[in-house]
Amino acid sequence: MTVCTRYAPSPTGSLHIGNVRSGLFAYLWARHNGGRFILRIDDTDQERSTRESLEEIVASLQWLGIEWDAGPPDRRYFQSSRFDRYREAALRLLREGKAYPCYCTPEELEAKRRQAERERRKPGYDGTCRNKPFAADLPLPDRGAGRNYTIRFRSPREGQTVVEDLVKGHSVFQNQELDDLIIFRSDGVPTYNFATVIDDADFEITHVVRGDDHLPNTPRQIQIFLALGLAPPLYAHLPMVMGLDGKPLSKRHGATSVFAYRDAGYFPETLLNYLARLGWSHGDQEIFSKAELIQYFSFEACGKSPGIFNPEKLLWLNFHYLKQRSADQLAREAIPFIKRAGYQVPQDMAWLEKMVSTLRERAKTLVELVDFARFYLSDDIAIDPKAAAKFLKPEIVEPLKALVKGLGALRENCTEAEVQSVFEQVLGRFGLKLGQLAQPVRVALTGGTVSPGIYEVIAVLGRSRTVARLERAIAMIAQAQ
RNA sequence: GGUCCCAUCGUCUAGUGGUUAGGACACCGGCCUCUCACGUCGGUAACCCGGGUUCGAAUCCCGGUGGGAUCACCA
Repeated sequence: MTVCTRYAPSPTGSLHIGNVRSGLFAYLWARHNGGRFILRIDDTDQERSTRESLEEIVASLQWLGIEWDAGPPDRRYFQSSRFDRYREAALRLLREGKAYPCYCTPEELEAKRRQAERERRKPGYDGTCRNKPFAADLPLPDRGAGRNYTIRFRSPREGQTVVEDLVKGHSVFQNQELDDLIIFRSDGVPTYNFATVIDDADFEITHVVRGDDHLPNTPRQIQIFLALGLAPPLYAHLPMVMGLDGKPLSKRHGATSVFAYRDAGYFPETLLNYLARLGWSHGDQEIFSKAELIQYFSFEACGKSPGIFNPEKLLWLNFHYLKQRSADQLAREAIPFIKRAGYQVPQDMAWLEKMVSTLRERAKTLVELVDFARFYLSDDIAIDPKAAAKFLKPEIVEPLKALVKGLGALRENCTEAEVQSVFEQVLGRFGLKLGQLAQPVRVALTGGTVSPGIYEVIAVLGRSRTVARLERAIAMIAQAQ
């Protein structure tokens, strides 16, 4: 049987980074085995499902490069279009006595739960309706039509259910611990645990890969498979992702959606690599291409304990991919960020490439890169007063003037080597060390004391912008006199 | 509270009975240097506790402790 995995998010919010990791692992396992990967939309909860959320899920996965063999826009992979199928399966269970109607109201159930809690008993369903007789041709509930009851699965009371999990190993559940869960709500909508079983069976899912928060559901789902006369799939429950404080990752921890990271200037390779490496390893290797991930992935190499999401390591990884990028790719990727920062986008791609090349080793994200690039992208630079006080002093005026003269004689698109030789002449003439001249020039050109190498900066800026800024600095010093 | 899962540096992890317990991020220091970085070299730092099993346990077993998940007409 060919391997088939699925990722089944519900479109009720942003695509969360901890959640997408389960999808990634399911994807990797399918690809590793040359199998199929299905994207299924768990939208039985019509109230909370939104179109925006669905679009974000699709766009996030596409951006990450997690491509599906079946799924949206094909409606067959939306639970909301499969209700007939769920009804048919539930009816069958009802006819066979493997499910039964429950007339307890939500209020009654809630009261019983509270009562059980007070008496320190377990809060599960007590089986009030389990043995009440019901009509052989009882239809499914439909509150609107006056059929105000739910359908519960008749879970076996004896024996035990064993989950052989590919990552967690062997877990045994006593069947008496499993209460009779609702498979159809009184509004005629199937519940998650039921719909998911029918789908996994119909789509011939061989491996259910998901977060370990689903582990307690697994024995119940296995029992439904069995009641339907179907063989359950294999399971792989991945530990969850926590925030720095050890609590499950949530909005409280700041950025958690895939889009948030994309917009913060991270690369898809970074996220893929980081997420894979969180809870999975291949010896001492840290950097993995998607192809390597697919090649090496196995559940055996997955950790069993929850992992803490470490933004600093993510940043380091992004830096790695940023440094490694070709100048032209980086230039292209920077454009939307330049636009968003409010700068005019330079039309000269060769120039843009030169620019990003000088920034490549000091920016960790695209956002940072554009941030650093402000003195390239705008002539409206603010000179930091502290830097000016320290470096733009009267004694540097003459060397700066000499520099203006020397640089002014160069071509507009001067090279670093040409700039360097002008600097050396001036340095020699005034008996200065490079640092004594470079820092004032840096302040004049960039407004601050931190920038790429001064020759690089000048080569990118070009002759006239450089000369103009130097002259402005000279004038500033004169004015301060 | 019941049930289930988990436990190696601060963090991600390697390790499957015998290792000076390895790597990565972060941190600290040296070198490089026109600033900041990059790079490079080095350093600090871990087997949760207690019992077994064994000639020998990070590794196997049991118990404790701690963390997590779950117990909906949500998914």
